[in-house]
Amino acid sequence: MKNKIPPATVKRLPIYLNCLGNIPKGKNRLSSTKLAELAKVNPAQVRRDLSYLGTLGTRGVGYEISTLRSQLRMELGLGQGWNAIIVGAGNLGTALAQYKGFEEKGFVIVGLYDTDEKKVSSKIAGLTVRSVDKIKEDCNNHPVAIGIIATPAEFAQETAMSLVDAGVKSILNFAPIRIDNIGHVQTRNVDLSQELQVLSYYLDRDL
Amino acid sequence: MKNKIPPATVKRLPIYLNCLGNIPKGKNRLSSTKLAELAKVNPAQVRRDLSYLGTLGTRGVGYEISTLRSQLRMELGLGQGWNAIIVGAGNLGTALAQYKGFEEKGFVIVGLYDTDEKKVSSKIAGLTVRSVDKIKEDCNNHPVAIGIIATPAEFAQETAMSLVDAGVKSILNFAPIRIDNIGHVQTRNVDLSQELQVLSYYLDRDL
DNA sequence: CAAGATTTTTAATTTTTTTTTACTTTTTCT
DNA sequence: AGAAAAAGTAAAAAAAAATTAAAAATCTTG
Repeated sequence: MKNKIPPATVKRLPIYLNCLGNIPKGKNRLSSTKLAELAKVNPAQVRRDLSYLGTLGTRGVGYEISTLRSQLRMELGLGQGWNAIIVGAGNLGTALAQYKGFEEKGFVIVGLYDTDEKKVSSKIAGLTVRSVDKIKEDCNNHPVAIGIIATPAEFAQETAMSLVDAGVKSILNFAPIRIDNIGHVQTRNVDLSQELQVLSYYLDRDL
Repeated sequence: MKNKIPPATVKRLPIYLNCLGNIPKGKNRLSSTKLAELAKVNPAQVRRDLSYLGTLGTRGVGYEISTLRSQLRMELGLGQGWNAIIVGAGNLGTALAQYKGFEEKGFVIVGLYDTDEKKVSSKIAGLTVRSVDKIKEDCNNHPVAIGIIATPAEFAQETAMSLVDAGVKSILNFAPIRIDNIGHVQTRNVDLSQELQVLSYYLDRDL
């Protein structure tokens, strides 16, 4: 039953979900046209995209916001509260640990690791920083789905290796170096400068 | 002359560049076949991709590694040098100020601003934090292309306004709230949890 | 209640993008 | 000169994505 959804659609789902968050509480219904407007895409696209998730709308009426939200969350696998650990307790790691967006979307940060002995045992964002040596041990005790890399570039690759070794299911890399999938572990690279590069493209062309 | 390059190709350029880094120093020439092997793609694909950047190879010979490397870097905009300022000197702002990726890609952070009097005048990542009141004045003295918002969500909108007022050409917003284009100022929103959500989709499907 | 308006669903079509194939040109080597 | 190696490129094929349009369901109004 669970058909695969085109990657282009998967990329838009979080956008739709985000748009739903910005709707005033009074409203409880929404048409594809309105959602399209918020998400800045074509209404037909919205309907096509959502129809991949099943029949969630009501013809002649629209989509019920709460249902749509929970369907999107379910489809994105956000219902289950994925565990994540962050490696690197520098500013980026700290910023991520405190980032409200994660918690909101159902990701629970359960650990924060660093190599620096001075940081280990200190408290950041409600978490006690632990030594990176403890990652495997901790993950054995409490399996972790997602490893987030927030280390300097030069340690990213080895961190990825040890995350895989510790048994995480997937990796999100914020370090400015590309990390490819390792075995069966999905890896996604977030390049914070990517959007800047897009801006620069337009700056360069004066658009 | 500057033709647009297909996104699929652009995505492979950093991979090629990366492969070049792994070649022993003795070598100074490389064939598409060899590069294809390293990058794990089809040789014809390599030639097609590289041909978008112009005529960089020599028929019957191959590509000169150093030329290829510098062409790739140029195409990827790694050497352009855009000025940017960051508003918000919290963990995220600090992390961004220190982020090596920006520098590497040719973005120079020239200012860091905050409202907090306790932070103003302190040094972070080699920059002296200044009061947000000074943004306009500073930008008048030294024009700035890009304003980066790293404030809490509730201050993001007003920050955007003052950046526009100060004359920045475009805005990159990291605060977890959507900011639309203001007049002619291009705005781009970065949602740090977006990639995590995509990851979670695939986790859910065990792929 | 019937007619018309609205809105989702879905199949079909069109468009766009990406990849591959096949051919041409250039250079080097024997 | 002839063969081999290699880039460049046009065009075909394939894949992916977006759009259109028609069908079905619901709501509203007279």
